[in-house]
Amino acid sequence: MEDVTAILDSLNPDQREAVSAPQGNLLVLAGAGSGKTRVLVHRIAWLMQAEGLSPYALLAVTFTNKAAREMRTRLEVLLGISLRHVWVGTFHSIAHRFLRTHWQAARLPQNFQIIDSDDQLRLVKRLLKDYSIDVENFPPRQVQSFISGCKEEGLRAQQVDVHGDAYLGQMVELYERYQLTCERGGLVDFGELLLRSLELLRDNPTLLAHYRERFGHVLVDEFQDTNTLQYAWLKLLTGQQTPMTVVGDDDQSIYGWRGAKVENIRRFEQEFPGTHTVRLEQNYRSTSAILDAANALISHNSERMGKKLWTEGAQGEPISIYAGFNDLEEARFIVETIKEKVAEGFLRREIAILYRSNAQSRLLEESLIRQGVPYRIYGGHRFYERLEIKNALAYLRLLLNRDDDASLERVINVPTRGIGTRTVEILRFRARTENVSLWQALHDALADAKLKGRAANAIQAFANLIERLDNDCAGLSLHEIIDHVITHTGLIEHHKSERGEKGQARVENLEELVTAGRAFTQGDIFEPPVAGEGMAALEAFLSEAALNAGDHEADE
Amino acid sequence: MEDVTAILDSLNPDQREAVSAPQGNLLVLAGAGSGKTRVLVHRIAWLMQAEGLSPYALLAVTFTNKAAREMRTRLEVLLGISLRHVWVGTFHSIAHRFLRTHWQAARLPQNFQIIDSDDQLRLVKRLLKDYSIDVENFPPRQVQSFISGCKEEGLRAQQVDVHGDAYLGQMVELYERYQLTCERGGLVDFGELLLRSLELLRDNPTLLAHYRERFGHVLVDEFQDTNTLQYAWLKLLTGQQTPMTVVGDDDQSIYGWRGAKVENIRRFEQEFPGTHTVRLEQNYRSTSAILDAANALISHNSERMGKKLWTEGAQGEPISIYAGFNDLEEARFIVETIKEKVAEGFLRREIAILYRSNAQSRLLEESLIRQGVPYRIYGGHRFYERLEIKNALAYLRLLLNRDDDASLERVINVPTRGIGTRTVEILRFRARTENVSLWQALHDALADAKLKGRAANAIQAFANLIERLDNDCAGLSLHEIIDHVITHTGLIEHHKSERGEKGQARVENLEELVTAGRAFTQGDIFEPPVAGEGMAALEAFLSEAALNAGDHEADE
Amino acid sequence: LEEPETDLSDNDKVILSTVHRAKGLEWERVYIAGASDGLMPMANKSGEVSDEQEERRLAYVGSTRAAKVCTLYHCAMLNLGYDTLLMNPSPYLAEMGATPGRSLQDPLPLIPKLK
Amino acid sequence: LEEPETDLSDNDKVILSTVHRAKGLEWERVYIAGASDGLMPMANKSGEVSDEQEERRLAYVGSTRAAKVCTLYHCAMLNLGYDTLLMNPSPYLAEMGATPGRSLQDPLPLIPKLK
DNA sequence: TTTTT
DNA sequence: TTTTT
DNA sequence: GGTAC
Repeated sequence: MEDVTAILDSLNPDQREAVSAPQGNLLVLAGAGSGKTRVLVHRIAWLMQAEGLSPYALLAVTFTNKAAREMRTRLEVLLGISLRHVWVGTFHSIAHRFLRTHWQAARLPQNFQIIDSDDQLRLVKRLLKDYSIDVENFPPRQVQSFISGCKEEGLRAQQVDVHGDAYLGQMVELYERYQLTCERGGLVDFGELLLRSLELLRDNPTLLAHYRERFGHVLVDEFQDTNTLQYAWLKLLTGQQTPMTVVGDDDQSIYGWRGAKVENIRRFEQEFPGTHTVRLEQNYRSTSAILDAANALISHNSERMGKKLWTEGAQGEPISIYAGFNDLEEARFIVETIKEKVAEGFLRREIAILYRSNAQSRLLEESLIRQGVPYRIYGGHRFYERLEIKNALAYLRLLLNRDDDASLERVINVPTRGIGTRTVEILRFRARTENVSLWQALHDALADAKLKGRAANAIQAFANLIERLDNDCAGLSLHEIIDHVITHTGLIEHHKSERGEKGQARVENLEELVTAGRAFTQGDIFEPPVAGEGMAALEAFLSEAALNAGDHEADE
Repeated sequence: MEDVTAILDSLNPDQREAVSAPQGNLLVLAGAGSGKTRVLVHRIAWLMQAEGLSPYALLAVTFTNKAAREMRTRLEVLLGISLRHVWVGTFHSIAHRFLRTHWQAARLPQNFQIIDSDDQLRLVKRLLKDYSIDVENFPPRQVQSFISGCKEEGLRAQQVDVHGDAYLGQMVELYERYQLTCERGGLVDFGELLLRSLELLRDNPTLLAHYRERFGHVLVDEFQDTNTLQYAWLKLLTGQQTPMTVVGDDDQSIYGWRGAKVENIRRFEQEFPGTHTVRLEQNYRSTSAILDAANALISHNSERMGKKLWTEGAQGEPISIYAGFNDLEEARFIVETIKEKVAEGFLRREIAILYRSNAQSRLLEESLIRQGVPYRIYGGHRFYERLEIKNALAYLRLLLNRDDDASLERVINVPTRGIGTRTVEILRFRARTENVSLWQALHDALADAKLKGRAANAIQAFANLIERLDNDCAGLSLHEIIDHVITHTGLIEHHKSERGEKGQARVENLEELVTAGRAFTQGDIFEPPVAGEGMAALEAFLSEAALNAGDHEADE
Repeated sequence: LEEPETDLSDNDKVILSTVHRAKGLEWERVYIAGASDGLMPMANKSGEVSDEQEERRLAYVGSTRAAKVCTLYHCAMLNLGYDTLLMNPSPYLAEMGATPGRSLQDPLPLIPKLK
Repeated sequence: LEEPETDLSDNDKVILSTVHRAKGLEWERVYIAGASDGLMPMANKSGEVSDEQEERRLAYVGSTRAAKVCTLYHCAMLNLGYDTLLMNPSPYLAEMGATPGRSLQDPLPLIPKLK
C-alpha cells in the first residue's frame, strides 16, 4: 500500500471520516460550502490508493459537465497523473456511452443522434400540426413536458395508465407518435438516453452482470437532485451490491418541480442497508452571521435529515434587508451599493445579484447600464442553442443520416433556395401518408414528377447539395468537414449579408464552431481526444454538442 | 280631452298610478315580469292623449333596437295610428340622428361612417403594428376596452389623468392616435356617437335650448343599465327640467362590468328632486314558488331599492336542483328532462336552457344533437358581422369615402387580385409617413412609380375598380347599388368557388344583403322608409347596418 | 294553412342562451346549467368573485325568466379540457330554498396526474 | 504580463444570476433582489405556493452563496407592466433574523384605474 | 366570463 | 417561475 | 422577392 496519509492530510475530521470510510455504501450529507467536491475527489483517490481499486472500476456520476470536468481535473492535480480512463461524467453522458457501445442491444441505429429540448419542442409542434391537434387544448410545451415527465418516471407510452381519461389518452397517443417519429429518424432525446440505458441493462442480464462486476464503486454527486429514473438506474446498476458513495444535501434540493425527488436521499439509508452516514457541517465559505441566518431559516422546514452549519471564521456583518419604494428604486439601491463597494476596492466579479425569475434581471440590467457598472448574466445564451449553430449542426447531421427529418426541415430552405412552405407541406404530406422520411419523400416526388418547375429544381438542387457535401467531405478531418459545410451550404454568405452586427457575430460563431471541431479531435486539457477520424469524429462531435450545450457559452 | 280611460282600463292599480302620474319626474321600479313595457307604452299614450303632448315632443330611449321596435309597434297598436314621428330609439340611434343632423356643429364630415366593435379592434391592431408597440404589454382588446371605457366615462384622451404612470400614458397616447385615425377616416365608433353627441349639446347652447324646448317628456327604459356617459347625456338634455319617466330595476342590473352604473337608478330620486316613484311588484309571469325563491335570493343583497314580487297565480312546482356526477351527466340530465316534457306535450320553444358562459353551450349542444332535440342558440351569429357581409359593406363604404382606410385595407385584396402584404405594407408606410389616407398613398405611389410591375398593375386595377363602381352606381337605387357592387367586385364569384356549403351560404348572405337594401328603401312595418335615393340611401343604410347589427340574425 | 304550421313547427326549438342575453325574455320552463360555486357566482382563477351582488342579480334574472318551472343543475366534476375541477353546489341554491331533486353522488377521486 | 491583467479586468464584472443557476457557486458579496412575499416564496396568480419547503430551500441556497456579505432587497410596489402590485416583505426575512437596513417607505395609494 | 350599440 | 442534460 | 393556398 502506498502512503495514503497525504490524501487525508488537509482534511478536517468529518471529511477524513468520509474519505476514508470503508468500502460499502456511504452517504455524505454535505452542507453548503463544506468542501463537498474536495471530499468526492479525495474519496476517489482513497479508493484507488488505499483500497486498491483500479481506475477502470470507478464510476463517478454528476449532473453537469462542469461538475464532471472539475472533478476530473482536481483528481488529476491531486494524483499528479492523467486519469482519462476513469468514468467521470453526467448521467446523460454515461448513458450515452452505454448506448453508443451497445447500440445493437439497445435497438438503436448505429448513427443515432441526440436531440436537445429545442429540437424536441419543434418535433412536438410538427406532430401537433400534422395530426391537426388543437394547440389550445394541447400546448406544445405541455405535451413536451408530459413526454419528458413520463420518461423521467421511467414510463413508456404503453405503461401510462390513463384511467379512461380522454385527455390523458390523447397525451399518451402523442407520446407514442412522438416516440415513433424519433425512432424512424434515429433520434434520442435527453430522457430517452437514460430510459433506454435503463432498459438496456434491465433486458440484458449478461451486460448488466458485466458492468456490475466491472464497477467496484459508484460515486454520485448532488444526490438530492436525482429523479425517479436516475435513481432506478443507479439501483439497477449497483444491484444494491456495488458500494456507492452518494453526496448531497436535502436542504439544497431545488429541482422538485423538474422531477427531482428529495426522498431519494432521505430514504437512502433505508434502501441501501449498511450505509455509513457522515455529515459535513463545517463551512469554509461564509461568515457566522450568514450561517446563523441560513440555519435559522432552514430550521423551519420539516422532515429534514438535519444539519447545522458552523464556521471557525468571523462573525461578519449581519444579514440586512433594504426596502425600496418600488422595483425601480430597489434596482437603483442595489446598484448604488455595488458602486460604493467597488469604489472601496471590492472586485466586481466577487459580487453577485441573485433573483428568482429571469424577468427580474431587466430592471437590474437597466440600472447597471445606466450607472455604468460592467456585468455579466451567468449562463445566458448558449452557444449550441444559437440559430446559426443549430442550422450548421443540422447540415452536419444530414451528412450522417438523411432520414433525420427534423434537421432536414430545419435547413431545407436555409439559406433560402426557393423552397417555400407549400412545397415543404407537400413533402410532409407525402412522407406522412407513405410513412417514409422527408428525404425519401423528396426523391419520390422528384421521381414521379409530382413536383414540377421551380419547386422541383430547387428540391433537386438541395438533394444534390447534400450529396455533394457528403462526397466532398470524404477523407477530410472534422474541422475541415465543418468548415466545408458552413461554406458550401452558403450559411456563411447568408449571414454575411445580414444587416447590422448580428450577421458578423453569426459568421464568427460559425467560425468558432470550426475551432470547436478542431479542439475536439485534438483533445484538450479537460477532455480526451476522440477516437476516429472524419465522419466518425463528426458523429461523436454532434453528440458532444447536444450533451455539452451549456458549456460553451456564447459571447454577448 | 279625449276619452283616456281606455288607456288605463286594462292596468292594475300600480301600473295605472305610473301611467297616469302627473307630468314631472317619474321613476318606475318595475320588477321582472311586472308589465314594464306595457306601462311605458301606455304612459306615452297617456302623455299624448291626457297631457296633450305632441308626438314631436316625446323622446323614448331604449338600449336595444328590439326594445325600441317593440315599443313603437305596441304604441301603434294601442293608438291605432302610425307614429313614425315619435322619437323612439336606442341611445346610439338617437345620438346618431343628432350627429347626422348637426354634422357641421359636431365637426364631423357629412359622410361620416359608424364602425362597430370589430372594426374598432382591427383599427387598434393596425395602430399597434404601425407604431410597433408590444402586443404582450398592450393586448389589442385591452387597448380597445380602455378607449371605449374612457369614452363611456365621458373622457377624451386629454382629460385622462395619468398620474405620471407610464403604462397609462402609453394607453392614452394610443387613445389619442386612435381618435386621430378615426377622424381622418371620418369614422365614428359606438362610444363616439354618444360622447360627441354630448359634446355637441354641451358646446352649442342654442342647439341645446332648441331640444330642451322641443322635448316635453323623455322616457328611458332599463335605466339601471345606463353608464356615466348616457346618464350625463340625459341630464344635459333634460337640464333636470324636462320631465323624465325612467323605468328600470336595480335588481336586474347585470352589466356593471361593462360600465353600467346601478347608482344611476338608485340616486335618481335625489338627483332629480320631485320624483314620483311607483313600484310594480305584481308579477304576471311566474308561479309563486319561483317568485318566492327569487325574492329570497335577492334579499341577500344590500343597498337595494326594495321590491317584493307577488302573484295572484298558482303556487306551482318548487324550484329544484339536480346534481350530476360531471358536466357530461349534467347535460344529459337536462336534455333527458326536456325530452320527457316534450313527450308530455310541452312546446320546445317554451323551454330554455340558460347558462353563464358561452363555453357551457358546447356540451349541451352535443347532448341535444345526440338525443335529437331541435334547438337554437339565441343571439348566435350576427348577420352584419359575417365576413362576406363586412367585405361587401367595406366596398360600399369606399364608394362614399375613399379615405376610409379600414375599409380599403379590408378589401384591397378581396377577392385576391395580386396585392400582397408587402405591397400593402409599403402603402401603409407611405400613408403613415406622409400623413395621408391609404387611397391617397396608393395614387401617390402610382404617380411617382414607387410601385412597379405586377404590384403597380394590381393596385391600378383596384383603384380603377372603385372608380368604375362609383360611376356605374350613379342613378341606381340602393339595392341595385349593392347588387352591382357584390357582382362587379367579384365577391359573388369569389365565394361561389369556395369549397363546401360555406361558399353557397355566403353567396346567399350577399343576396340577402340586396334584399335588406330593398326593404330599407321601401320601408317596412317597423321602420319608416328612408329619405333620399341611391348614394344618399346608401349612407343611411350603412349606418343602419352598424347600429342594427344584432337585429338581423344570420341563418345557421 | 299548411305553411304557417310548418313554419311554426320549424321554429319549435329549445332555446339555448346565456343569462345575460335572456334578460327580458320568458319561457314556460327554464333549466339553468352550471349552478355550481365557481360558476354561479362566477369566480376567477384566484377564486375571487368580482362583484358578489351583481352575480346574485344574475341568478335572479335567470330564475325569473321562468313562468312555470325553474330547475337548476349542478355537477360535482367539471372537465376543463386541461384540468378537472371538483365543484360545490352554488351557495345561491340554499338562498333560494331549492329542493334537492336528486342527491349529489360521491365524487370520485381525481385522476392522479403526472407532473 | 500586461495581457492577463487586461483579460482579468475584462472579466471583472458583476454577476447576475437566478438562484437556481447560482447553486454551487460563491461570491464575497451577494445581493438578493425580490425578497418580497409573492416572489420569495413565489406564488402563482391565485396566491398559492406550490411547494413551501422547496421555496425555503431556494432562499437557503441563495443566502449560502455569500462569503462575506448577504443583503436582501424588497420593494413595496412591483410594476408588472399591465398592473402594479402592493408587496409585503418575504416571511423568510423574519425567519433569518434579517436586520432592517432602511425602513419601508409608506406606499402611495395605487393609481386609480379606469375599468 | 358576461357583450344591449 | 425556476431549466443540471 | 413576391404571391397564393
